[in-house]
Amino acid sequence: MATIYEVSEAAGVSLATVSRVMNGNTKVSDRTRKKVETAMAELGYQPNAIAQSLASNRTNSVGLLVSELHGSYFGDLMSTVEQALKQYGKHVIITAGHVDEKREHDAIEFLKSRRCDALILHAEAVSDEYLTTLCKSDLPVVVINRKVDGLDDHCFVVDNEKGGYLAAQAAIQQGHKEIGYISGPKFKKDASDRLAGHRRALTEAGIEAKDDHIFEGDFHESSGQEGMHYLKQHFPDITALICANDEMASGAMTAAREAGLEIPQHLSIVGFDNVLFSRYLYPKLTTINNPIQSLGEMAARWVLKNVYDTKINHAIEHLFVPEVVERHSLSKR
Amino acid sequence: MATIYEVSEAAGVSLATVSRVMNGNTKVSDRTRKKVETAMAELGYQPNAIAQSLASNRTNSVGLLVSELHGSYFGDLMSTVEQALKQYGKHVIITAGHVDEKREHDAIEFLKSRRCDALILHAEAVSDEYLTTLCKSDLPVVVINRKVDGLDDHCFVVDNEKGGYLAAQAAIQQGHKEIGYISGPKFKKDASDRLAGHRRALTEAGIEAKDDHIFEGDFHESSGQEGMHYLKQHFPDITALICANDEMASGAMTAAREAGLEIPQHLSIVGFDNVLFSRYLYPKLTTINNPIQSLGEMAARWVLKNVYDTKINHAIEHLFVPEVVERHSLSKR
DNA sequence: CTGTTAGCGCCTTCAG
DNA sequence: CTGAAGGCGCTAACAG
Repeated sequence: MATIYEVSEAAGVSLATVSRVMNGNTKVSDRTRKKVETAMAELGYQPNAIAQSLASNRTNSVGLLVSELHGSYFGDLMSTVEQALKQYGKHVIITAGHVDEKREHDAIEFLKSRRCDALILHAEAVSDEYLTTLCKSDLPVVVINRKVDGLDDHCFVVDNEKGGYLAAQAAIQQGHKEIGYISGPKFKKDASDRLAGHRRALTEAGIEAKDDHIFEGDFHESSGQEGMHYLKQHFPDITALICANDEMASGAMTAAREAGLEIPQHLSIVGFDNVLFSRYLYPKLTTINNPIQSLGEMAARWVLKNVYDTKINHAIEHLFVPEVVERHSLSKR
Repeated sequence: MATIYEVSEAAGVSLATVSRVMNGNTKVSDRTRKKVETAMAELGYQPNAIAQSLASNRTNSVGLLVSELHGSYFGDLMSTVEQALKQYGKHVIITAGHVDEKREHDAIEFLKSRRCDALILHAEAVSDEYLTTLCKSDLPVVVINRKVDGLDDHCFVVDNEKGGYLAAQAAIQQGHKEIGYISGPKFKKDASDRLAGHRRALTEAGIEAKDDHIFEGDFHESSGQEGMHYLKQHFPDITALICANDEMASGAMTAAREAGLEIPQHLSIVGFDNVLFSRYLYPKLTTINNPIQSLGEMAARWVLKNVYDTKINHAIEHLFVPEVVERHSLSKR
């Protein structure tokens, strides 16, 4: 690995000059620039990013914390953030927190230790206080899909309550009155918000929101199956089932079919998130669009603008409103 | 951000001693260790990984190149590799090459510039020569899902030819004789290997492998639909359709259903990869397991063993054999 | 426009 | 067991 020093020798200039042609901030005469460039090419020189970072206190990389590295939801998020930043020569360092307080904490500390220029966090397990402290430090931090009081400027969220409302409203508009609901873990903010919206829609429509029509799942496919079994057994009158995410909706569809129910003829199903595979399902899943990509893009823009002083002429929005994606799993009662 | 120097002052010891308690290589008396540790705690000291890397010439991070950051295939790969390495305190730096020669090349250069201790590459677009040169350099490199002549020790591959063979064989065993095939882009090695296996199975079974029963797709869902349309229109006698990956199988299923064909009653379909969503499809997709997770885990182990001298008592395998995953989209003719 | 000179924060011999 | 000192490869004033 050639170093900057060897390049300077080969080019017959000082080490600082080489640095200058690399960074292009300062003016360098064309002749010396040429000399340096050919020297670099001959040696196959490649700057050592580590050393650059140490000296400049700038790593040109932003840390991204997600819950998992797999799954379409996070895949879309990572992909969007990476694309947005790469355009400006910035890189992403991705870590997974696995929705575990310690692991999320460790992951964030790791990103800090790597001296990322900024952090984009999809943190689910870590406390509000921790996030608040973090945001107050010198390190620029933004939070995705979680609203922390007092940190509004750093949070990018979707209106989950509204999403829950829209899903229920869609079912109600199709004439459904007996509506089941499979929620996510209630301690999760997004899960409880979606459920709150669901309840509000029912109430506004004059439908009693029965607690026992609500099954608490865990956002995984299997709990969708469990929820379906439970609800069908106890409340066979249910004509529409709303699931707090697409994975559970998929599980519910499978369970329903196994129980001999046709979708949507016998039972309508609505999901949430609109992940990629929701249109692979049969019938194609009617769901609520969760604009995670927009969140990711916004977060990336925020960083570009506030950390890297990139001129971006898009406004930065913090609240995103979900929409109904009409497909084939919801029909008239 | 406290530095090691401040810690040494607070603890009343030398800077070298602090370094020693951090790394734990050398013996340090219990008393001084305690002093240092409390000093570190009080200052909230966090080592600067960048500086550590520069000084030690070791980053404790391995670079991972994938084609995309989204999609279940790469999600599974990233996830597995990360888990395997994290167990030993190593980190992953992920980059995406987007199946584009320049972008893959840039991504690899980026990983090199970040001074990763090793590289795990799922490189599709870059040339064999480039990979060979890379492997010959000091930087440890392994290649996933691609066999490069002369680099066998660095390659972790699945026997795609065998997989293609198995898929065809499965259909043949169910009595199918008119078999359509939607391949991946033929310039891709894995795609052509799968097709070669397909042909061999047909030949061995005494079935003529008709070229016009083969539609060249691009591994995306939409080309599965196109392929289905094409084959159905020109060869309505086909009773089984084999697709070179699950995405295209999904597209084919949709198209088949829109054309009024029931699966598997009217048409059997077999996929390849066994990605997560293949069991979400309806009917659940019969497919060929592509042990990408095993590849990832093996690659990670190779790195742990050869780069980090971790004692791992599993043998390291380089060739993985796919298997048929029987589900519900293939039935007797 | 270019060279000189301090560091960036840490690891690692080498003495003691 | 501990301290002193040099250096990892590069950037960023400061002179010239």
